[in-house]
Order: sequence, then structure tokens, then C-alpha cells
Amino acid sequence: MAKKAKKSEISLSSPASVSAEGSTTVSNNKMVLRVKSSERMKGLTQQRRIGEKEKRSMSGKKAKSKQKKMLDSKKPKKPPTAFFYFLEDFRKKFQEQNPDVKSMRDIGKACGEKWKTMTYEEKVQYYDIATEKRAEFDRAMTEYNKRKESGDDQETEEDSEFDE
DNA sequence: AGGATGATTGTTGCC
DNA sequence: GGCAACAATCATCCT
Repeated sequence: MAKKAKKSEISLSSPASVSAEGSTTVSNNKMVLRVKSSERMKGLTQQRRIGEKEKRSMSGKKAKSKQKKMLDSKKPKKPPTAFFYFLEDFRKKFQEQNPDVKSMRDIGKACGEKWKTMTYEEKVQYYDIATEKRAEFDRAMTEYNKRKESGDDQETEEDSEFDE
């Protein structure tokens, strides 16, 4: 059934192009990875702007405890950014080299610092993942959106607590 | 004991 | 154009 074979324009500049040895070409290339959003953005809106008053505290704390138990929910959450993927990798390495280090706060700082030092070529790899992930997220959102409109199943189950 | 927070950057949608 | 808020993670802090 008419699968949307549309690949969108996710084709972000390939690392090969960037490589170009260029030392200064980096600025020229800049980040050409721009995922073109479509109508799906509308759906995203509802997810966003939950408690503007509470700021992220509300979503942050709530999500923390809840998501901790239930990773999988019905609603697609924001996909991690390239930095987060880098963090994932960096964290393992960092803990290996610095077993004494504690929470992510310290790692995040180190990570951010290093991230800035990374070149586009290095970052592009993670960007690629993030971009692809976004595409998947995009698809998930569409499906979720569709189901919602179609099924109208809104079970108002904000939290289905599965007994563990 | 358990909830909450803190820190990192990126992405994204609205005004 | 810019901002506000959220994305994961985990040790630590506060109640």
C-alpha cells in the first residue's frame, strides 16, 4: 500500500566529501545536515510545551522516575541528539579511563569540552546517526499520529503501570 | 528509601 | 531570529 518511499532529504553531506583534507574547508562545509521537517511537526507540538511554568523540572523529574521503569511507551520521545550518542560512547571510555569519576555531570562537562574540539568529520558520524534516528522517530511519530487519529483510542492512560 | 536534580549539547517548534 | 524545553544517564542530594 503505497508506502511512502520518500527518503526525504536526509542525505547529509557524506563524510568523504568533508574529508577533503581540508584544513579550512570545515567552515565552508559547515553543517549541511538539515533534516527537512514536514507536516509531522504539528503532531510534535502537542508533545511539546507541557508545563511551561514548571519548566523542565516537571517533565524532567517525572520522566525520570517513570521512564526508568518503563522505557517503552506509546509516545515516541525526542530522539537523542548527536551529542548524546557521542556521550554514550564517551561515557564508556571515560569511565574506563576514569573509574573514579562519578556521575554524568562530570563526564558531560568533559564530553562537551571534547565535543567542541572535535572536527566536523568526527562529529558528522554522530550527526549521521542522529539524523537517521530522527527519520525513524519521524516515522514513529507519523504512525503514532495516524493511530491516534484513526483509532482514537486515547485511553487516557497516562501511565499504565505494569505490575512488576 | 525514594524522588529530584544536576550537567552536557542538539534539535525543534512557536512567536 | 531567538528562546524555551526536552532528549539520556547516573551519582549525589534532599526530604
